Amino acid sequence: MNDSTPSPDAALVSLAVSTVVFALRADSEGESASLRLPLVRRIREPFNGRWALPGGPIDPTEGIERAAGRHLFDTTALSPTYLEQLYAFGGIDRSPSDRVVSIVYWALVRSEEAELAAVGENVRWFAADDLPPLAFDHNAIVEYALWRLRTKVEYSRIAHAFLGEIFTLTELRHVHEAVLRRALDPANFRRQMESSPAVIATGEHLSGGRHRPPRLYRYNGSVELTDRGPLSP
Amino acid sequence: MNDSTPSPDAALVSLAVSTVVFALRADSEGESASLRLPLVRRIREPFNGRWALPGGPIDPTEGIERAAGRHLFDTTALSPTYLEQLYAFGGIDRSPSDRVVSIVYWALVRSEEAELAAVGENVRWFAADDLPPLAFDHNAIVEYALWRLRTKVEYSRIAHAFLGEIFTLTELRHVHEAVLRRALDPANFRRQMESSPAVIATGEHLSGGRHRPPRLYRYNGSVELTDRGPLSP
DNA sequence: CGCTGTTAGAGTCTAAAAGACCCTTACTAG
DNA sequence: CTAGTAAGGGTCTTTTAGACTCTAACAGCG
Repeated sequence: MNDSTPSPDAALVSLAVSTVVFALRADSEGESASLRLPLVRRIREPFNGRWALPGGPIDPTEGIERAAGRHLFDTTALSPTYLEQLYAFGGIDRSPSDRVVSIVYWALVRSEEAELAAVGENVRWFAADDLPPLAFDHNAIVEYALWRLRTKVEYSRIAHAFLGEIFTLTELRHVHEAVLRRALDPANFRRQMESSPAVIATGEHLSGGRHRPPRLYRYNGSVELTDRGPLSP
Repeated sequence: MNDSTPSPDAALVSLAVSTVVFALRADSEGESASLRLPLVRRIREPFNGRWALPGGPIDPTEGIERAAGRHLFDTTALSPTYLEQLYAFGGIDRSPSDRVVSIVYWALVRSEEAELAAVGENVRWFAADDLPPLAFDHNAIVEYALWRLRTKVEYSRIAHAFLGEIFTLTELRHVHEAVLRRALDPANFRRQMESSPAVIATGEHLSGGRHRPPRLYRYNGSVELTDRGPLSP
């Protein structure tokens, strides 16, 4: 009747985690970057051979967020800079065979990090808005994760998770533009960022460029990232 | 390595649902309404005797949202007008005995509905911001649900879930005021609501009051409720 | 009947924010 | 030195939130 009432049927519902990982990667030859995500090819039924989100079962000795990170690292060698719970999917007909409840996370990785990701026969990157038919309900899950990313980038400071510690405002703007798929006015973007306490000018400049050297910024670690869930530090 | 990979350990992690239910109830004698929620007294270890959120295990034949609604109805006889997933809690030390992952929902019920709720020795209503120490991590869960409600009432149309089909703008404003715990300017509130497509004047007036008869409004069912999760209609 | 108290609801003014657009600055490449 | 280009400062307009004011429409009461 309440939490922690183990029932004999519990074993009939299996519990898994999956992660939607976004990275910003330059289109081949094209200038602008676009959102890409790594998928894993399934090597067993159901959906044998189809691409799916990285994930797997939860170990009884680890928290679910750790489980998501572990499966992600095991299959793709990625360790994201941002990881947040997305949703728990528990429809009865998600899987044609057994009953699976999936707790899905979404994550952001830096571009350099994404380069290092294991890629092979069974792991590949896909453009986030042009996916093949995936296993289970994973297409819908990616859609929802995309919606969350696009909504959240407008009011939260998550965009910096795509970048390194230090960045220019133009780089940050390019991240926003790639996520939102529209151009932003450089002057207004600058004004907004500088009025926010989340972004701090380091005082340094980036030298070596072809043009006027831009200021370098870093994120203010003491600014709370709203809505990281109830368990945030 | 992926979804639906049943492992022998799966049975060691049990899966449950719980629900944070909010209703708006008038304080005894006091004028203003306040947020209240029903809790259930635990009748077994761990936390025997403590109050906890209504919930229970997931039946393999039902979806998780249905499971939440079913447990809620079984213990409190409530059927909410609004039900949305809140978060999945899966820390390893949530329960001192076994390992439980809880998928928690939050719900809103109308005041009349709340009156009908089963109340007894083991089911009681508590003021949402003045709770006793609850079982498990349920205090933190309620805190998070309160935060979500207060955040969401500002940009979504969920407030009407506390009211009936037809309501006056003053009633709707009282709901917002109770949730946000601050007074709102009647004129500005009216302007905001009338500029939004979510609220529609019926043309009718509420007669029989002591003063100028207020207009009656209803919610526009065709307006999407944003962020009801990926599985919304 | 008209006065009064009270709530409904319209209107005004200001401050803050978002967006469109322009202009100056500072570098590199030739 | 000049041209090209991105950085970054500024202005103007539109939109929006909020504080505040004023009129409308009832019931109850003398």
